This record gives sequence, structure tokens and C-alpha cells, in this order.
Amino acid sequence: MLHVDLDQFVAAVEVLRRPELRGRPVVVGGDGDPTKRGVVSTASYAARAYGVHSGLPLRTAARRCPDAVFLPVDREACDAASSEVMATLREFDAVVQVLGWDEAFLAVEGDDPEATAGEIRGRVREATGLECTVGIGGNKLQAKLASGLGKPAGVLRLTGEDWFEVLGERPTDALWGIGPKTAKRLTAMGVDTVTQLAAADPHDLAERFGPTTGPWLVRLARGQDDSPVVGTPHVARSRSRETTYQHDLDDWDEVQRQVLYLAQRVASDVAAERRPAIRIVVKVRYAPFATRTHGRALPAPSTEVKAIQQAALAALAQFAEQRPVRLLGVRAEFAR
DNA sequence: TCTGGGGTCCTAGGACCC
DNA sequence: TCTGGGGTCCTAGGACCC
Repeated sequence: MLHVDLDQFVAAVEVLRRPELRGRPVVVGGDGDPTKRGVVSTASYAARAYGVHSGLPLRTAARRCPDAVFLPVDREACDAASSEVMATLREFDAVVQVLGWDEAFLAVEGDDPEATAGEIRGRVREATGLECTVGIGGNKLQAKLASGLGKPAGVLRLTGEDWFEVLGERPTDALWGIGPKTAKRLTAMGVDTVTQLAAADPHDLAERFGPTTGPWLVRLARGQDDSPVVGTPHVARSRSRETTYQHDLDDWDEVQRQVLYLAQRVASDVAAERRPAIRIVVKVRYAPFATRTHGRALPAPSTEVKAIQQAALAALAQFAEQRPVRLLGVRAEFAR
């Protein structure tokens, strides 16, 4: 099992077009203006040396690394580069599962995965000029963790044998699927490391985290994962559009107009999908950051702009509080 | 000078039914 | 003057990932 992960993908796409940026701190995110609201999508390794990383507010990034070049995300260029990479991966004799722009799993047979990994790195570089890291593992979880540890421009193997040697003493949020909230809850139970989580009682965790999540956490810590590599194209469950406003909206009529606009954009996405939506959900983030959602089922499955806008307005009407708004979102759900 | 945009999955609680 | 126990569906919220 291989996991291919492009190095600093969104920043690398910009460097490809502007070679003079190579080696420089490049920060991509928002609309490229670090004085506005927005976060870092990808920082080049030179920028990461200043403590700039994905998810960091752009304004903070500008303070930490004032000499960085700030750029907006060029979606079309990233789409194109990603397609080229994935087409290159599909030339190999393997089932390929794409995850977003810059990642893929490859289920490959063969007794020399390091050689295959090296070949993948070479072919991707040749075809696109982009560097990637390849993780090798006995399952998707191991391969995914391996690519993260092997970055940048490397090949690393992580197996059941060396799993605890490499990860055992690390905090639980080193695992794929455990974030800061879950790590904190685990710490409160006296579980700090991967080894400790692996030794936890699944029934005990089921009571605290639910019947699915609890036992899954233990399997995660043990490096166990039997999920298959799925090569069939991804079918979206939902489509959404959202906007964070540079200035909070304090006029509810304006909020209604913005929801209608977002609903119209979602409707055109839904129409392009050629699958009717069954439910519309409106998301409101009140200043400073409290987020609420309300939804409304469509009277009948539909791709119609009017029906989707009407459902969005009905969903908006369920919000009791008309306080200043920072963010609005509209999501359409498809039938399962 | 806080905290994007686009997704997925799971949980918990209430409604409803038998 | 008390009201069980399941099962299922729907909704809102939480957490996580890229």
C-alpha cells in the first residue's frame, strides 16, 4: 500500500510558474492580501521555518514572516496540476484512490515497494515538475502516517513491526483522525501517547466516545485499518458555498440577500451535478465566532434555483437571533 | 490582529410508531 | 398523578481532514 503526498502543493504550483520564487518564503491563502481576514492554505518550507503553517491567520503569518510573498490560491492552476499528477499515478498498475488535490493511495502488488515509490517520484517530477513523498505501509493508515514522516521528497516505510517504535511515544494527535479536542479528552483520562491508547479498553472508550468512535480509536493507535482502496470516482454527498465577510453584516435584510445569492450559487452547482438536492442547510456564524445551522427539507427533490432559494430562506427564518453575522453558508444535500 | 472554504462522518436528542 | 421498551427517522452540533 502506498500513499503519495505532494510537497507544499499549492505553493509549489506557484513556484512552477514563477521560478524566481524557488527557495523563498511563499504563503498562499485567502485572496493573497495578508491585511484581510483569511488563513494560510499552504506555506513553502522556507516560510514554515518562520512558524507559518496551514490554518494560521494570514495577518499572523505576515507578522511572523514579513518578507514572504503572499498569493491567492489559484484553483484552476491547482486543478490542472492535480489532474496531471493523478493521471501520472494511474499509469501504474494499481487501484488509485484520490483524496483532494494533492494526495492519493495506490494499492500496488509487488515485492519491492521502495522501487515503485522511487519510480512514482521520478515520473511525477518528470510529468509535472512537482516533488512528492511516498509512504509505504501494510494498510492505508500506515502508509498515510509514513508519508507524513517521510516529508519532504522522501520514501518511508512504516509496518506493523516498527509502528510502536516510531509512533509509540508520540501524542495521540499524531494519528490520522485524532485532533486537539479528542487528544485533550484522552489526556484527561490519563491517555497521552499512542502506546497508552493502544492498550486502552475498547468498551471503556465506547462508553465515552460512542459505539463506533471508541473502538475505532484503539484500532487507530494499534495501526490497524482494513479499509479498502476505492478506485471508483467520488460521489459528493453535498455541495456548499460559504463566505466570511470582511465586515460583519448587521442588517438582517442584507443577510437575507446574501443567503439568496449563496443559494443561487449552490443551485447552479447542484444543476451541474444533475442530481436533485433533498435538503438545504444554512450556516450562520455570529460575531465573533459562534456558529449555528438550521436546515429545511425541500418539498420535493429539486435542482431548481427558486425551490432552493425558498428553502434557504425558510431555513434562515428558523434563526431566532438577528445579531451581527461574520459568515454565511448554504449547503445542498443529495439523496443517499 | 485571531480563527477560510469545501467536505465527511458520528453522536445525541426528540418525534413517532408499535 | 402516572406513564415500558424497542426501532427508526430527522435534526443540530461536534470533530476532523485537506
